[in-house]
Amino acid sequence: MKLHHRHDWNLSPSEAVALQQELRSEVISDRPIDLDRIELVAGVDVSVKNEQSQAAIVVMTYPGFLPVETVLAQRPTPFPYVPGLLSFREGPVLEEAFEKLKTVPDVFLFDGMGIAHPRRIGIASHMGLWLQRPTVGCGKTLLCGRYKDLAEEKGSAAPLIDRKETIGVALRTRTAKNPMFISPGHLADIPTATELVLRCSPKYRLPEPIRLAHNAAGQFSP
DNA sequence: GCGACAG
DNA sequence: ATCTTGTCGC
Repeated sequence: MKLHHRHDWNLSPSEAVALQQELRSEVISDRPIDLDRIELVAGVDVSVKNEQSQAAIVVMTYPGFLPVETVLAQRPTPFPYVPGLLSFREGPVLEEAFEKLKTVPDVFLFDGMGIAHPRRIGIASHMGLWLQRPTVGCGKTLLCGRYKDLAEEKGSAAPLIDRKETIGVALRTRTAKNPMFISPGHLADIPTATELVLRCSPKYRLPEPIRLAHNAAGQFSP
C-alpha cells in the first residue's frame, strides 16, 4: 500500500513525546466512518519474541469476514515498551508490513489505542496519519481515562472520559466479558468506530480482523 | 511527591 | 507483550 512517510522512527523517548505533540493536531477524530460503504476491513497486530517483532495485517471482507490477504513483516524490536510511546516500538515493523499490502482496506482496526491516549495520539491515530485512511483503536486494557460501570450485555457501552474530555468508549463485545476500549484513530469518530467494532465482533471479544492478525503475528518462522 | 501505565 | 498445563464451563 502507498504510505505517506511522515518522519524517521529512531528517536529518543523525549523526542518521541515532542513529535507526538506536533502530530496530534493533524489527527481527525470527528469524522464519521461511512459504514454503508465498507467492503474490506483490516486487522493489525504485532507480536514480540526474542528481540524480534513480527507484524501481521489481515484483510477481510465485510460483513462476511472472509480473509482475502495476509501479510507479515519481521524486524528487530527497536524501542522499549514505554506506556504512551507504543507506536515507536511497533511503527517500524508495521511500516514494512503496510508496504507489502496489495489490497486497500476501507478501514484498519488496531490492537491499541487511538485518541484514548495521554496526548491523544495512540498507535491507531499515529499510523492513520501514515495511511491516510480511517483507523480505529481497540485496546484490551485501559491506558488513560475513566468510565462508569456498564451493563453485562453485549453491546453495552460507557463513555471513556479523561480530563473532562470524551476520548472513546468502554464497549462490551461479549456478554459478561471485560469490555474493549474503543477510540477513533484517524478519519473516524466515536459513534461509528464503536458501531463498526461491534459489527466486527460476531463471536469473540476481539474483533475478527484483529483476532486473526493476532494469531498470524504470533506465528514466528523457525 | 504519588499513583497509573496500550502492547 | 511474554513466561506456561491443566482445567472449569458453555
